[in-house]
Amino acid sequence: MTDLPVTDRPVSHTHGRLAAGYSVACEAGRDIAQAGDPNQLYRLADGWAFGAHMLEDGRRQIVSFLLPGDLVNAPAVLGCREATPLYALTDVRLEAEHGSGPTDALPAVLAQMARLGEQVVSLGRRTAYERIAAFLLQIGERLDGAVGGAGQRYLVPLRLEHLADHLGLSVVHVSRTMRQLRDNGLASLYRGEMELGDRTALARVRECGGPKPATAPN
Amino acid sequence: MTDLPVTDRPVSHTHGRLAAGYSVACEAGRDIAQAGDPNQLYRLADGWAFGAHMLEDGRRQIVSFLLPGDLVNAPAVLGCREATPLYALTDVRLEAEHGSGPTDALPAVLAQMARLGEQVVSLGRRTAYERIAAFLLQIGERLDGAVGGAGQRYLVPLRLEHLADHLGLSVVHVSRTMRQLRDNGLASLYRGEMELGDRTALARVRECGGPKPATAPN
DNA sequence: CGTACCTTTGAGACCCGTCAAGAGAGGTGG
DNA sequence: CCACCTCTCTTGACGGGTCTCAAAGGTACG
Repeated sequence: MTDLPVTDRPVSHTHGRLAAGYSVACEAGRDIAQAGDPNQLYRLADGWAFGAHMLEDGRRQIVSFLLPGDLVNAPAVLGCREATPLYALTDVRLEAEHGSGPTDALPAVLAQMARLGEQVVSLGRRTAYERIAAFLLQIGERLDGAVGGAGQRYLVPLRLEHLADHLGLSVVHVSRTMRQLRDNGLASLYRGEMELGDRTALARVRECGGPKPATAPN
Repeated sequence: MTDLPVTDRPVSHTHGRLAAGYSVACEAGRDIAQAGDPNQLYRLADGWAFGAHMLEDGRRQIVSFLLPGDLVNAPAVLGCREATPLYALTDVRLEAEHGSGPTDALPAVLAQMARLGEQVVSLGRRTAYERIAAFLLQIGERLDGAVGGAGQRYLVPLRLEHLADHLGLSVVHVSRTMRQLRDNGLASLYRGEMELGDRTALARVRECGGPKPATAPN
């Protein structure tokens, strides 16, 4: 959970500067491009990314995930500073947003801030079971928003390690807790594929707390 | 930690609408005023406030504190939505920021976002000892920023309960951990007065983790 | 079919939460 | 001025959620 696997390659700027139009960044090199022009907005046209903060002893906290369609701008979209680089989770393609000023980013910034607030609530006051339920539900909603209509199965290129580092848990405990969610028929995540069960039940777990003991209260 | 003591009175709007210029809000009633005009910015001229999110079973998470001089705008300054009301910690005075649009708030919004990111790191990956060190240091820095120069003693109208609900801990454990910080000569907080010791040492605790056992590693 | 990586499971330990009781500080009224 | 009350902080004992260490089971890939 502490070292970056080969698949977590920082977004590259070695493919050349981001030209107006688009740019591809698959692997290597952290996304200096947007740090280079903080006033320019980019859109994550394809792929997933995340911003992470490392403590000196190796602990890692994933502050936020960026999904396809999200606006990307280091200072604006992460709870970020120099210490929070942006990593590509999959191959990634960025497109510049033409003729946009700081103001145009405001809605995206506020949305991101709301998510950070929710994450603070999760990390501060929710159990592992509730955190994972809340997170998977959020991912589902964000993915739905990109297409419209609520789906049931999604492609989610996240490994347990990412959930752990995002939710302040250990990989082992994420595994155990995901098993409970699965046993309760609420959600599963296996090899890049997420499946959501009863949304209402998931939301209830998020807001009221869920029965930790497996298969619901006897 | 779960019910709001009498001193945590939601910011009032019963003293009349916020007129251009200023408005006073001491107690009672949550700050509807700013929700009423989301495009208007206000400045916390005097007093402390905080935004908190409640879970249905009573758990409370204080998302952010607002210090004198901070800009106040419900959607912009908190990781906030309908579920995150703003409470006055002390008597509070708000002043409208004249002739300001959404753009003028952007720097404050970004600063707030950076703080949320730091809080996520604390809640997700830092121990109680580290969290409290990081938090007290942050408060000191924000208070310094308002005057300039680093002080040593500050007036901080926070009780352990507020630290606990902000840092995702129990009041009891905050008490125990503050004792360790005090024993190590790093920081103390007693009846509205905060004292900070060696900032460098505090920052080291925040970044590298501190010796949990009292009085440093033997 | 062997290697590498991820996930799962078990056992034991630790950090932190809960319950409970006691100690100080302020405020109020007699 | 002191008894009494309330609120907050403190301290101890105990339990539980989560972490760490360790090893085994799957799955992909060469």
